[in-house]
Amino acid sequence: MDPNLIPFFKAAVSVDNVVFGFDQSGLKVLLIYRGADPYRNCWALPGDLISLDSDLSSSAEKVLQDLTGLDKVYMEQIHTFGKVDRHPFGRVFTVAYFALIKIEDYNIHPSSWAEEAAWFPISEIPDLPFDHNEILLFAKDQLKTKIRRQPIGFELLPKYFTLTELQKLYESILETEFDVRNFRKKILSMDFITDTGLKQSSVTHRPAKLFKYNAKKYSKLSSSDFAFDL
Amino acid sequence: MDPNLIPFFKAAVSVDNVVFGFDQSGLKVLLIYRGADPYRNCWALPGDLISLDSDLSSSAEKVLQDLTGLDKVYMEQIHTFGKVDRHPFGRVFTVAYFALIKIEDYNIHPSSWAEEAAWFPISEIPDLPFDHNEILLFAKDQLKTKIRRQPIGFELLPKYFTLTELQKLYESILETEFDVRNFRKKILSMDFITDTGLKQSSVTHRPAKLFKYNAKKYSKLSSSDFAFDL
DNA sequence: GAATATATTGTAAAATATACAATAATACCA
DNA sequence: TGGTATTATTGTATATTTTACAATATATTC
Repeated sequence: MDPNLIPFFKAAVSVDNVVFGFDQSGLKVLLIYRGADPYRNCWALPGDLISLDSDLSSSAEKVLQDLTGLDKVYMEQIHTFGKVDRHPFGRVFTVAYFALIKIEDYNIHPSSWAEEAAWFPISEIPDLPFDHNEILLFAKDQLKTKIRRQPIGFELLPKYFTLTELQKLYESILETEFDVRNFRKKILSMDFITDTGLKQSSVTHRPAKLFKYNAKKYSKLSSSDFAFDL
Repeated sequence: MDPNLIPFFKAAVSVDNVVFGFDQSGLKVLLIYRGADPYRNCWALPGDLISLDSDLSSSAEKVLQDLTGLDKVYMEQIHTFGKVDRHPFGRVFTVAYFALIKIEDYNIHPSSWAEEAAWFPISEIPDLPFDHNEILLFAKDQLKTKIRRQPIGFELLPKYFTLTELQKLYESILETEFDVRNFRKKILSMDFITDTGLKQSSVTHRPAKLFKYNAKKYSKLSSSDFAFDL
């Protein structure tokens, strides 16, 4: 099909990914050190212009894969940002995604023009180029809203996890604290997790039971008929 | 700034609006009859390609204004759709918005290449061109999710409304029914609406009290610290 | 085996949600 | 004018959920 059938203004389109990770020290965001203009030598969200031969969602995965080596991660579209002057080189619309990954399961391999990649604690994010700070704020808010309604937090935890880890995860994202007993009662009363019978090892105190997430049951639900409601 | 500094693929970008309205017969969506290719002579969502001289959100307002005459309506971005072949004339990314309007307050004036504009009951939407049916589905789901958490339903009602109207609105959007007494208790226990002291007139039965929405209190809240929770 | 460190568990009270039906206010009509 | 039709308004008892709160258990280390 002749692309010139659209006699109209055209713009570049990019994808920016807000990749969240979690470990004992709390919630983290993955940034890359830019080795390309504009904003060369700055930490920024892993994002790039996209080509026109794949669907938007595939492009998002490809951008993340190219810059960080991350593959097959949980991704969700957040919002599209399109201020006229958000990119110094011209009109670029950017579609923001958030991604949730299990830090332990992946090795980050910065490549393409990403010179480095590093996890930054959510509370220590530097000034970022473009409108990336705004995008990050949006992503945090979205994650906060979403995690209260849908069981997506498990994407941030290892396959087997303790209830304490799960609680800390919710507490860092929601920026609040829960009572240990009430949290456990509530989580267990939903059907989301199962006791594996296994226990933590190599800890210097009473080992905790290991749980896993029951993924299967919760596919195919429309977002509006969910009520995780933590 | 020289736009050629971006040596990259470019695409057209459009906006598609899912405009919701509500009256005694239920929830409705505004469609226009296309007087331009592609899909000339079809009912479709009011959407159009955008130019590069305004911010994305302004473009969304402008598209709606140009096609329907609607101005200053509540709009919110939903999602961006970017399948390779979603537009027969080439690569077009479309950013979908939903809009909520008070049907009575506006006259729709189809213009530009929109030959007609009409309200379609949500349950009687025809087959739409492009990926508009998918967009509409997305919008319905988003509205459903959102209205349970944030007091946006009032954008669909006249300035003064009865509790029965409010209940019908929630029932149509959420596709459920509420007990009259419990619904009223719950709504009134939140601080969202005030009894104006006025009553319905010209009805052939006991006139209902008229309420209005307390808009001011609920600005500036981040979406994550809301709990409307109907 | 004592000290240290974290994991695990139950119960009572308060708040919220649910189920359910009788009475009130207006217009219309005989 | 009184009866009928139609929708609006309101309360209470019960079930469920949420909250507040602390003692005991299980492992390691010294």
